[in-house]
Amino acid sequence: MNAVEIEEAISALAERPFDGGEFPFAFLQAFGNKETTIKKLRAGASNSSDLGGVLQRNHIHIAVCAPGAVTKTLAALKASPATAKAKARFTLATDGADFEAEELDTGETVACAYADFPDHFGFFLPLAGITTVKQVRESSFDIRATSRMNRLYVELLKDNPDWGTAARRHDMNHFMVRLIFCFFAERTDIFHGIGLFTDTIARMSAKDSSDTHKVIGELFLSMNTKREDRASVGIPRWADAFPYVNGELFSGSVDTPRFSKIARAYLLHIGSLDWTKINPDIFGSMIQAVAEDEERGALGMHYTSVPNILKVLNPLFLDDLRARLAEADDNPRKLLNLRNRMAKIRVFDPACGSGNFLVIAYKAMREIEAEINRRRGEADRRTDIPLTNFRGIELRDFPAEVARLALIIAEFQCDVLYRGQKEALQDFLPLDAQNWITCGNALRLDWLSICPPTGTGVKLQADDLFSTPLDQAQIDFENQGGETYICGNPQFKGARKQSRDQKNDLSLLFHGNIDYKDCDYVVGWFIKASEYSTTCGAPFAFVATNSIAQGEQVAHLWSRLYAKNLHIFFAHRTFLWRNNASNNAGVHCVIVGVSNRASGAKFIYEADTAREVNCIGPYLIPGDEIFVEAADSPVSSDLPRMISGNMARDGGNLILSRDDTEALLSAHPQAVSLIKKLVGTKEINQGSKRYCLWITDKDVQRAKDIPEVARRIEQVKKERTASTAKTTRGYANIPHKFAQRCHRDESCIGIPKTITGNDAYLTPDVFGSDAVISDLAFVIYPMDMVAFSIISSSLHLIWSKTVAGGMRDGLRYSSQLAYHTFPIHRLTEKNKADLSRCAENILLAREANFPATIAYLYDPENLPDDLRAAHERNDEVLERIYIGRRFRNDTERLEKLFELYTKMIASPGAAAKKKKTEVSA
DNA sequence: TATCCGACATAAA
DNA sequence: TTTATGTCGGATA
Repeated sequence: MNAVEIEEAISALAERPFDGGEFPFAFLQAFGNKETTIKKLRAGASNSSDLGGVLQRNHIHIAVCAPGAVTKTLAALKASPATAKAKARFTLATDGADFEAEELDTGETVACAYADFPDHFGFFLPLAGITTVKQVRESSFDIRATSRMNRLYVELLKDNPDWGTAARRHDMNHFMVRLIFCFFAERTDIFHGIGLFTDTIARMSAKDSSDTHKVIGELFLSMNTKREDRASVGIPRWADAFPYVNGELFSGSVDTPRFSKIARAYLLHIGSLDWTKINPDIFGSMIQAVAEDEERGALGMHYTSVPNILKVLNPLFLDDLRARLAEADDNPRKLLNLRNRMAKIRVFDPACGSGNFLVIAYKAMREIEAEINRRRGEADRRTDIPLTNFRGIELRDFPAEVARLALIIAEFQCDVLYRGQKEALQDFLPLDAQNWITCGNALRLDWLSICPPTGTGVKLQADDLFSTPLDQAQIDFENQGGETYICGNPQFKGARKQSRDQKNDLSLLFHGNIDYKDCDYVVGWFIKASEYSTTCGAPFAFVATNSIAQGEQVAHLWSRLYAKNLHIFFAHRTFLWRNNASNNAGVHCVIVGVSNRASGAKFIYEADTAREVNCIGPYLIPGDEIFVEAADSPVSSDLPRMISGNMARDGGNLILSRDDTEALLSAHPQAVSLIKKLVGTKEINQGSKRYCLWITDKDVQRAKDIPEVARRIEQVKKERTASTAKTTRGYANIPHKFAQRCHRDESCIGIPKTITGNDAYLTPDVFGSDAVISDLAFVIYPMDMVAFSIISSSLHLIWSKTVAGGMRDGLRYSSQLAYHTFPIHRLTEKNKADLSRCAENILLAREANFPATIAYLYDPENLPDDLRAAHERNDEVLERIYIGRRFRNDTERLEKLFELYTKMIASPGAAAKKKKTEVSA
C-alpha cells in the first residue's frame, strides 16, 4: 500500500463507529497488513500481548481500554515486558473517545480525540514500511490532500468520460488546479471569509448536485472579471463577493465538469481540510501522479526530497549568496547591492515537473532577502524578487499547471512569513497574467526564447532550426544584466529504453553524430544547457544517472562540453536518491555542476562532505579533464586481446543446472559429448556449477535424436523467434547454438564482469577447453600469465573502477573501456617473467586454500596471509615497472595512469585502435 | 532490507 | 557478420 491508500483506509476507519474488539485489527489492516497476518494475530498465534491487547512483533502494541483509562493504559503498554521483548516500535491506547500513542525509540507521542487520529497517520507510517524521514511526517497534509483530490478526480472522470480524453485533458487539469487554488485561497483569507468558496457551493448548488458545475462556473467567471465589468457580464450577487483573480488561472474557458452527488460531497469535504498547511514543493510532486494513469499506483510516493534538491541549488548559487550575506554583515550598502543582485537572478529549470526546484530556490532566496531587509531595518518591505524569474519547462500538462500554482502559493506563504498576513493579502491579487512555465519538450524548444538572456548583447536565435515560436518570449524579464542559473532533475532513460521520439530528440542535439545512440536521455539536457551557456555564460547543474560519469558515456558527453570550454565546478559523487517508499530500490545518481569558469575553487561532495580541489575530471574525481575512449584492442602492445564471453540468448534453454545435467546424462549417457561447463562471474567467484549444451553443426542430428535435447532446441527457436530484437530473431536459424560464440578448444583466462564496490582485487581464473565462458564474464585466449598478473593487480582495479561503467553502485568490468585502455610501458623479458611468476604464486596460494571459493577467500575478513602476500608481491612488482617504487596512494596511481594513457593514445598507430569516430567540432 | 549480479536488446564495427 | 555495453532492478539472502 502506498501512503495515500493508507491515509484513505485510516480515515475510513475513524469514520466508522468505534468497535473496541475490532479496532486493533482494523488499524493494522489499514496499514497494509495482509489478511493472513491479521488472521494469525486474531487467532493469537502471533499475538504476544500480555495486556489483553494486540502485539505485533517489531511493530506495535495496541490496547483498547475502558473509558477514561487511556493514559494509564499507554503507560502500562510501555512498561510491559512483552512490548520490549517483541521489540515493538509503537504503543497505542484508545477507549474510543481519546487516543494516545508513543513511538518508543524517540519518545514522541500523539494524544488526541479518537476521531482525529487520522491526522497523525504520518506518525505510524513506519508500520507500513514507509520510512518516516522527518519530511514525510511534515507532509501529512499533502498526502491527505492528494488522496482527496485523487478521489475527486477519479469520480469526476466517471461522470464526464469525455474530460478524460486527450483533447480535454488540459481542461480537466486546469480545472483541478483552479480548485486547489480556491481551496487554498478560502483558507488563507485571500477570499475574504474563511471557507467562502466551499460554503458558497454548498449553499447555492442543489443537493442533488444537478447544478454544481453551473455554480462553480459562475464563481470562476467572477474571478476572471474585473470589478468594474461585473455588472455588464451579469455576475450574480452571491458570486460577486469573490475577488478578481485572473492570472491565467481563471482566464479561458470556465467550462466545468458535471458533478455527481458523490463528487459534490467529495468537493465539499476537501474544502474543509486545512489548506494553509500545504507544502507547495511537496504537494506538487504528489498531486501530479493523479493525472497519470500509470503513475497513480505510486500516488504520494514520488517526490524529490528537499535535502537532495539543495544538493543541486546550494553549490550552484545559494551558498554563494549566503556567503555574500555573511560578508555584507550589517553594511547597508553591501546589503543593498546583494538585494539588487538577487532581484535580477533567474532560476531556470528545463525539466521542472511540478516546480519543486523552483519553489525551493524561491523560498531560499526569500529567506536571504528577508534577512537583508531585517538588517537594513526594512522588515515590511515588499519583495524585490519577481516570481516570473523562476522559469520552467515541463513536458506534461498537469505538472506544468501545478508548478505555476505552487510558485504562487509559495510567494503568498513567504509574504505571510516575512511580512505578515495583512501585507501578503494586500499585494496578492490579481495574479500576474504571465505564464512563465512553458509546457513542451525541453529538448526541442529554444531555451533562448523561453529564458532570453538580456543585457548581455546576445541576439535571440529565433531562426534556430528546432525552435518553436512562443509568446513566452515576449515576456519582459525584470533581470536586466542578471545572472541565470539552470538546474533540475531531468528524466533518465537508458539508451536501450528510450522511445523513438526520445532517440530523435537526442539525435538532433548531436548534430549528425551517431554516438547519441549510446547516451542516456538525461545527456540531452547537458548538451542543451551547454549550448545555452555558451551564449550567456549561465552555470548549470543537473541530477543525473551516475552512468553519465562512467564508462562509454563519458567520452560522448564530456568531449562536447570540454569543446565548449565548459568545466565541472562541483559534483556530488554517486549517492542513492531514495523516495519515501521503502520498496523503491532507489536510483544511483550524481549531481554535476558546470560553468565556463576554468580556475578557482571546485568542490567534490561525497557522503555530504565537501573536498576542495583545483580541477574535477569527468569521472568526478580530482584531476585533469581526461577521459578514455573504448578501444577494440589493447593500447599496450604487450597485452593480449580480451573479448566478451559466449552469449546464449536462449531463454535459458541451452543452459543446464547441475540437476538438469545429471538427469539428462543418466537418461542419455551419449549426451556427454554435447555438454560443457558454463562459466560466468558467479561460477568463477562462488565455484558454483552450471553446464550448457554446446552442439557443433556436425552434431546437430545426433543431438536431436535425444528427445530432451530436441525439445530444448525447439524451445530456443520459439523464444528467439518471439524476440523483439531483430538480431535475436535471426539466430532462430541456429537454435542449437549460442547466439554469440567465441569458444576455442584451448585453456584461457576468465574474468568476472561485475565487481562490488568493496572488492580489493579482480579475480580472474584459469580454465581448460572443457569450459565455455559465458557472456557474464570476459575471456582471454590463450591463457597468458602476464595478463593474469596485470588484471589481478590493485593498480588495474583502481583504473577499472575509475573508467569502467557502473552496475548500480558496483563496477561493471569492461574489456574495451577498462582493459584495452590500461596503459603500460613496453615490458622487458624479465618484466614478463617476473609478472608471470607473481601470477603463478597467486594461483598457488588459492590452491593452497582449496576448496574455499574465491568469493570466500577474497572477503577481507577471510583473506589468508599467503594469498594476501602473493597479491602484495604482484602489486609491488608491477608498480616498480612504472616508477621504480610503490605508489604512495590511489591519487598518484591514477595521475600516472592517465598521463601514460594520454601519451600512448597520442603516439602513432594508437589512433587506429580507437573504436569510435572522432566527434567533429 | 541490504546485497548480489543474470539475461538480453540494441548498439558499433 | 561479430561482439560489445548498460540496465530510475529484481531476486535472494
